[in-house]
Amino acid sequence: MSGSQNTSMTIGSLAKAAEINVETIRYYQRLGLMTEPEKPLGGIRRYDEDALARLRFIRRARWLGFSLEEIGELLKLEDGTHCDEAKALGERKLGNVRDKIRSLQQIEGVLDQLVEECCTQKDNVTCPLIASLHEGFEAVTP
Amino acid sequence: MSGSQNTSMTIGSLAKAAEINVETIRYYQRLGLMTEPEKPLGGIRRYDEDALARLRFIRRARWLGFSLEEIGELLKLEDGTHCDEAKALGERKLGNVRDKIRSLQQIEGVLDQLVEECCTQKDNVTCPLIASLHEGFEAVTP
DNA sequence: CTTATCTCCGTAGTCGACTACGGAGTCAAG
DNA sequence: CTTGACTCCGTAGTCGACTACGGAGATAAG
Repeated sequence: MSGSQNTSMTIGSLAKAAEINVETIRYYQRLGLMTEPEKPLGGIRRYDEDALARLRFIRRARWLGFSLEEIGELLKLEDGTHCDEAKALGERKLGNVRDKIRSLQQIEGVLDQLVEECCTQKDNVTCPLIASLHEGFEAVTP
Repeated sequence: MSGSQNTSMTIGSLAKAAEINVETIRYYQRLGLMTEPEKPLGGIRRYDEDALARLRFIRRARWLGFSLEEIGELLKLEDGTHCDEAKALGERKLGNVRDKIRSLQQIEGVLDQLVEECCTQKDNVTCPLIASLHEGFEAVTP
């Protein structure tokens, strides 16, 4: 919705915009995560905002520990897969994502407490990180 | 705090308990993520619950997309690093974790909506995944 | 028209994180 | 005291995810 003029980039400017190596984009194309746009008669391919959004999504998802294969599945959800199939997949992925959130929140809690208490306590040499981990850490999936 | 009898395992049973390959444990030891316990005079090393908790933590953190190097830093927080140093590190890591949580929550929201709406809408062929991504996805770090 | 800077595409190399191998030593059960 | 399963330890191989290379063609600026 917001104003964008530069629909249509070369792979180079796309790479710069997404902060991803050109070679990596080409690698993703080979894997089928990105589609190669048509090449105009021995010319140079052009990319649009969708390609950019997709790349950013991939980058973010990688950062969150999803494999390229899993990311492929996530992306299939927005490409016209058959609906019920997509729904099932989406639900699985959603569970996955929620597990990760829960795990991260546990780590967050522990870290937060750690930072709080860190310099307050003097006698307890071992910080309470692992101790806390013992308790709350059997619940979630990995 | 809870009752545990089997303090003292061999590397094999430790591996089984943590659901991690023996070789992987040895690899972590080489990297310094796990310490090798003393070997009793040409005998066999023994591991305790702490080692197990540590391994589980590593596994979980890996699953959440942290590199072994980052995990090393997280673990340093509970080994007696100097406090202010640890605190700074902890705060950085905390920010990191919170970014991940936020990212995952965005994905969660999008996936959730997707699953909801998936079979309801008929005319809109492209599911709203990427569309939503466009909007909310500039905020967080990766 | 030239020159610099891309793009294209295939192939090869790197890096992090494992995973396997193999031979010598250890231990527990029978 | 043997046998089978396991440990120890060094080295080597694999796999996923990039990253680099190099030569031929395209395009834009001067």
